[in-house]
Amino acid sequence: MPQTPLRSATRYGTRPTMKDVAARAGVGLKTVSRVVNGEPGVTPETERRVQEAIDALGFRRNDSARVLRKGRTASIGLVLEDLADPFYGPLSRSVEEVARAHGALLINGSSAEDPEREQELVLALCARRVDGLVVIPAGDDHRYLEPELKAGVATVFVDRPAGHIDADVVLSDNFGGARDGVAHLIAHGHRRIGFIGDMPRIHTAAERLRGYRVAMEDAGIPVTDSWMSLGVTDPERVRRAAEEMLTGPDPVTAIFAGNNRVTVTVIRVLAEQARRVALVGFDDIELADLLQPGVTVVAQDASDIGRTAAERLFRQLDGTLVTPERIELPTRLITRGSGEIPPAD
Amino acid sequence: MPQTPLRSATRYGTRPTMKDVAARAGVGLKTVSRVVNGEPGVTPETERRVQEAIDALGFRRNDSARVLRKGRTASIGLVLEDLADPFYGPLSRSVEEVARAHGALLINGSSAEDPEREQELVLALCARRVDGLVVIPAGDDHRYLEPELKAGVATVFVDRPAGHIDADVVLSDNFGGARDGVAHLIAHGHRRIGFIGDMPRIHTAAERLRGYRVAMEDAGIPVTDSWMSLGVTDPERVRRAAEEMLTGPDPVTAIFAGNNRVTVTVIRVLAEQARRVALVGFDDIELADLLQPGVTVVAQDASDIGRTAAERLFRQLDGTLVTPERIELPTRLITRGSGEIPPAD
DNA sequence: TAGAGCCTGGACAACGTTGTCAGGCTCGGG
DNA sequence: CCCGAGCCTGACAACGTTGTCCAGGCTCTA
Repeated sequence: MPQTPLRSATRYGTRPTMKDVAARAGVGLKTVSRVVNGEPGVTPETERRVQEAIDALGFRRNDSARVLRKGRTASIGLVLEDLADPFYGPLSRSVEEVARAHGALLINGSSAEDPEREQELVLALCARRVDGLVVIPAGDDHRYLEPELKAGVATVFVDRPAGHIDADVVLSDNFGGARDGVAHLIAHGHRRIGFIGDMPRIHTAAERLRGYRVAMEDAGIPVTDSWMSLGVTDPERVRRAAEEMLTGPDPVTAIFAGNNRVTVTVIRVLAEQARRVALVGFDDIELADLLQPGVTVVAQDASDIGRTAAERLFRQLDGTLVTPERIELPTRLITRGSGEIPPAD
Repeated sequence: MPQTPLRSATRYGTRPTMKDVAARAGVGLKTVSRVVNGEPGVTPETERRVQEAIDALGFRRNDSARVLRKGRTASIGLVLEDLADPFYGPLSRSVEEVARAHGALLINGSSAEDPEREQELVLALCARRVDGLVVIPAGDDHRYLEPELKAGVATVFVDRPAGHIDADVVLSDNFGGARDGVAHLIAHGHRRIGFIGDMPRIHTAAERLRGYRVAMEDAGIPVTDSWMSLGVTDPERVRRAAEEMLTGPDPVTAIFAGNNRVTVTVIRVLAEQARRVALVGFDDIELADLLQPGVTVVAQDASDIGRTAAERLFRQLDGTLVTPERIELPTRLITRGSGEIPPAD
């Protein structure tokens, strides 16, 4: 039984190749390649014929083959915690903009704060031969990236430093920001200040906690364990933690919230309280100025962080950059009311 | 002059291949392939040797080559308007989750509401041979996708239907939602109701405007041009539009805001007003319940939309789905206070 | 003990593109 | 009239992987 040819430009599910275009235009394969890539050395007449064939067949260059040949994919990977988090949207967008300016596409992945999933994602991106990686680490050991780095995959860590490898990192001054935020509360007369944050194994959480401790220490205020809640992140537990601090034996008059999700929940809790409790949150939140009172926050600029990281990435690819560096971007205290409430003792 | 070999597994900037691994393990190329892909037919002892070589060399399969061979990339593309917009973060995330469940990666791109950029992005994704596309259209003519569809690229449009081609589309009931929202205001006694929305060339904007018109018509209320502001999107112009409606010769007592960005700006304007003006917004906004008054909105579920679209995409790839359909997801009116303010005449 | 059948491993081509190189053509100058 | 230079064009190999197919060695059965 004679087999029908497996490929034919019109068959559903297959695509025309340069060979098909060449056949139709009556030219050689390489000539098509030249036209597609705008290389010089093709007569206008030939070019027209080729272009016609391209349009007629709906040809689209296969970049997989191109990548295989050229070695560069013109794409970079971004691994973050959760794209749905309002902090990462703008960050991702600014990375994308920089990538676009360099003609690269962006592949996104959410690790959901799971180290295993982070590694899985990063390695999948490497298998696709992304030119570079921007990683917001979930895990704290990144030795698995060593072969990739050696192979020349540009890599920038964001928000938290890499574990056990030497790599670029761009982050906010979490320590300084938290310290200043807490100091702000102290300056307004507070001494019993609560801290609600994420697990200290997360670098940002640890740094912010350190900022809290140092600010308290600098003011000569001894800290009680019952003022600190670490590792809670889901709304229910944050709520309970906040309520305990507010009603315990040594109730706080102010709360420092370690990240935007905590802040939102604390706002809800405070709205239900009879007495007025001061609040400063890490990370800005939308509409914070429209709430009553406005929410005082330590803001980090997600777009700026993303842009800085992506630009470093492409400078690594240029060869302009070689030595890994740690870049710390300043935070900004935005006073809107909630942080200026005096203690109600 | 004898040329030094260009490749060698240890040279910086190159990566070991299966050939290198095979050489080191003393086996054939295909055996390495089998081990890497977990195919049967390899003795445990051979497998161990190969695995050892893989680890020693830091080998990582080159998926470009794999794709070239297999035809499927296990990646899908998502083209949206702006990843920084809080509506698209969750949408993107839910698409990613579905993709992950099918072993696929997600490539993201923002069109910035520019049809040309949309096309550019979509074609770049097609050149990379994504298996499928989820597109939130910026333009209104998608005939450029015909060759891709014919070639079997699964495609689902989201939020707005495709132009001039027959394709799946998943969207909210923009018309019904807006109509119900406006009817809600009417039910609370309003007759002079303003509408601020995007350009009507955008499908969602047009549908929401239609909902507004029909609700007014159903209530027998003639609409004045000065109550409608179309095509404004930047905060400055929204602000001016709102102020004009409120202070004009025939001032409105309520405003229907056509999308989340408009809503936010209108909230700011209303906060400055002496008299109380009712507001219903399309799209939910974070912390809407904590504002004074709480913001009544017509909510659409971004995650649900994303999930539905992505699931359809993979069912297209399965072959389970063939006929393009239009899927309209219901919206939900969430009353929180701002929409229940009576008219102040 | 021979033959059939199974299991393991490897040689080879193919995927679609681009870099290299050489051939053919035209044109101008000697 | 011939030759070299310069321009277009196309044949061919290579990128790294996987599918196909076959060889060789083994076990099992008649």
